[in-house]
Amino acid sequence: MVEPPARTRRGERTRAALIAAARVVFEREGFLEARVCDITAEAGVASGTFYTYFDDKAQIFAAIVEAVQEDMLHPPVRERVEGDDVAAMIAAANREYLRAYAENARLMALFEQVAQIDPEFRELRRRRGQAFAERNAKLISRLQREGRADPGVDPLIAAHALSAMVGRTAYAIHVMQQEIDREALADTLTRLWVNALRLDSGSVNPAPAGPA
Amino acid sequence: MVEPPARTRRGERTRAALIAAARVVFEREGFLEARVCDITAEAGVASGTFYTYFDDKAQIFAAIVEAVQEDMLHPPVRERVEGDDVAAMIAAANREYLRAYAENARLMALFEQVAQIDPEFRELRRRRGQAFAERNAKLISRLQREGRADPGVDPLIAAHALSAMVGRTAYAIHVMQQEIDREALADTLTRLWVNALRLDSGSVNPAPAGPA
Amino acid sequence: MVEPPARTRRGERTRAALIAAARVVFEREGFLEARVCDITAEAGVASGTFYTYFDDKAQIFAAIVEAVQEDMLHPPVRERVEGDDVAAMIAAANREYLRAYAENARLMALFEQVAQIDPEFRELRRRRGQAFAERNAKLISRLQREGRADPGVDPLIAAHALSAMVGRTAYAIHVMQQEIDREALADTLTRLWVNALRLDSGSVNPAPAGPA
Amino acid sequence: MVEPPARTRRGERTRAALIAAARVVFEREGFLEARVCDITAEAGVASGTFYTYFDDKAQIFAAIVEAVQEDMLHPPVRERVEGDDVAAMIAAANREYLRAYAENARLMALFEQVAQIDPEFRELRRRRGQAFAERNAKLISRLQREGRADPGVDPLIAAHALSAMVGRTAYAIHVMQQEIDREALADTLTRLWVNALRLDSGSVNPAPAGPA
DNA sequence: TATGAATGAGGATTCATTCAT
DNA sequence: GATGAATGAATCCTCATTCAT
Repeated sequence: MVEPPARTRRGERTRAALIAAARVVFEREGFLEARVCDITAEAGVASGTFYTYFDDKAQIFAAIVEAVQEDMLHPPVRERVEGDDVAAMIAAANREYLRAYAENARLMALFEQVAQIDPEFRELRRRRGQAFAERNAKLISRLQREGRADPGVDPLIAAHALSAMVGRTAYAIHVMQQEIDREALADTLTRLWVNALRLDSGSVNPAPAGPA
Repeated sequence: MVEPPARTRRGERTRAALIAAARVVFEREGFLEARVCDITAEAGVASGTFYTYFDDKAQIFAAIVEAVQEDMLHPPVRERVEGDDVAAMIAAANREYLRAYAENARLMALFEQVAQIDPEFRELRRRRGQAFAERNAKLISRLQREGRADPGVDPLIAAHALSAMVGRTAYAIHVMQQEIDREALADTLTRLWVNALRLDSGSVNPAPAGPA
Repeated sequence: MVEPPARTRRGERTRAALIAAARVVFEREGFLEARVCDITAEAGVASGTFYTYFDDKAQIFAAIVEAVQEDMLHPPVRERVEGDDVAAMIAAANREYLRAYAENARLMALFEQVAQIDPEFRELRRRRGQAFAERNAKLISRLQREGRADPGVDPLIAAHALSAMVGRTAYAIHVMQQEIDREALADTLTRLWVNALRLDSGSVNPAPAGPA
Repeated sequence: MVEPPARTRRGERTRAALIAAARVVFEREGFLEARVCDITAEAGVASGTFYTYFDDKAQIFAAIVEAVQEDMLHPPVRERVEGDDVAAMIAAANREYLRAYAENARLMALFEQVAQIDPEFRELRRRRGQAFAERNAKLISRLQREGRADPGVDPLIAAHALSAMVGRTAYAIHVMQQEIDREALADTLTRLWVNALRLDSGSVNPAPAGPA
């Protein structure tokens, strides 16, 4: 039973309060430890009120995911890369991703956790990863056809692998708090990526080219 | 409290039966769903017997991890790489890793899950990753000093990132069942790795070989 | 954690029903034998309801103690002793005490039992006894200064000892069912008390009465 | 099933070890908390061995009681009171009792506890108290007939009450650790006792009698 | 006799969810 | 819509006791 979109203004407010409270509680307690009554307590409503809007913990979690996705999929454009400088594009994408990750680290950890716990969320995430990889695989394919990327790598696998590299490293740094210089992170990830595909790296770290 | 080593042969048998049963149950039900009584039922012993050997679910899981680690850390030597051919070494390591992963896919998924659920296991895994990365970082440093690897990457970050790439891709393939040609997997991962460090073919960073 | 005062009338009723049921069950089964589910069954509520109001058996027992204390500390005034006739005062106090004891014999036995089982209740009882003895010790001291009580007894020890005498004898009679004529009990206890302090009849320590 | 008296020398040793261990464990943990396996562990035998000698915790406790009673009922004679000086007799008895109590305080607390828990022990103790009181009642009766004790007290009640006074005060002092000067204790208890019966107190605390 | 592994009954407790007010 | 008391299913875990070795 999906909740009917709240009809009244009061209902809308209550629903929003529950979502906000749920995010607080989930980030504080983790998905498993969080109890419905923690959420209602945090929201300042009676426990029964929860069920006016959601069927269970998973459903309110989905609502949070949806809200955040809205944010993370349409980030305010912060960098614009001109032309066809792939390396710069990758660098920009990585910087943007790592910034967003850092800002939402607790939530990202939560996504990881829930994906491990709830098969529905696992599938959701798998599909997102797949879609993303397919887009990137197309890019890689084109670059290979244009002779600008190593033709020896399988585009889809490479797309998955490089996404995994960035995503998992971000996870390790922020969530598992591996001690790593965060300054160097974006640069090195980008360089690894560019190298991995044998893109012309000239523009990322301009070689000490030309004569002095 | 760690379980005292069983003193009799019978006890040893029962303990082993419990561990085997636990593995079956965990793989079938997942860590969260598994109940202690599922394990004892599977092992064919009374429920109380469990507590003769383990304090709780987490502890028997740790025993499983330990047993598997024994297996995965001392794999039968399958490939031997001669000399200082780093690319071949990496290729061999990747092949070996992916093979082991494939053989223990369900268990590896379980490890991921439990690491998400139990902070102690999370920490355990973090430390293992850290140790592994540090070893690889040393290798990368050496190669950089020898002019055989891209000096532009941070060794420790690269080590983490490349491990993450391989580990997470293996996870995606086997556990999340991304549809990817498993044949091409090892080759592409190795190539990405080698490229990422600019190790290959002597052309990028020509070994300080022959005369100038 | 102390239970929050029930907020609704219904809650108040349920809580009271649980306390009443607990008293019945405790008196019937004893503290150790009583199970939480006996109490809820007696109260006619679901087992989980217990935990809405109490953390455990000990806490509901404390609530009973409190309720009874309310009763025993503010007894309806039955006897009023005029002036400074200490012997009459003691007699009245003893009669009142023994009457209350008889009326709550089962519960008093329960208090003894729980004090033996739960350190918190033991301490509670110890403190009550100490406070009571200190009050009586002051009285005895005064009487000694006035030459109306044997100066050879230590006031505090005597206060403890005489309380113990009355309290323990009441216990023996009612709880352990020693076969003793209950009529004579109050008289003899009072006489022992008065004698013990040499208060009586003015003959032992003649009040500083008439002219020398 | 009562244990057959152990037949072999080894058996006798094991049984004694169990009793000694039980006393240690009971004093350390209390009767309720003590587990059979604690006792066997303390005795250094296997848990099953317990049942070769005892049916359960209560039975080994009974064995301890028996052993101690042996000690406390036939104390080495430390004071001998000549003639018919009742007050001196009482003083000696009290001193002896308090000394024994102090020496076995933990065990006495245990007896109290178990009497509250196990009806059989409660009855046992009741009977002992009754027998003791009856003996004392006879003494009091005789003294009354001889005009040496207050005829206004009921002999049996007084016997119970005065025993209760001494016993319970000892309990309070040693077990509940009321803060009381232990030096004054025996003197005051004896004086209260003597006073209570209006015995001639001359010999206990010699009155500053006759002219100098 | 001694061992110690195995047994399994038994009760506490949590918390998602319902529903009368 | 909101409330919050009531529900009760579902597992965990202990430990006295047995019995094969």
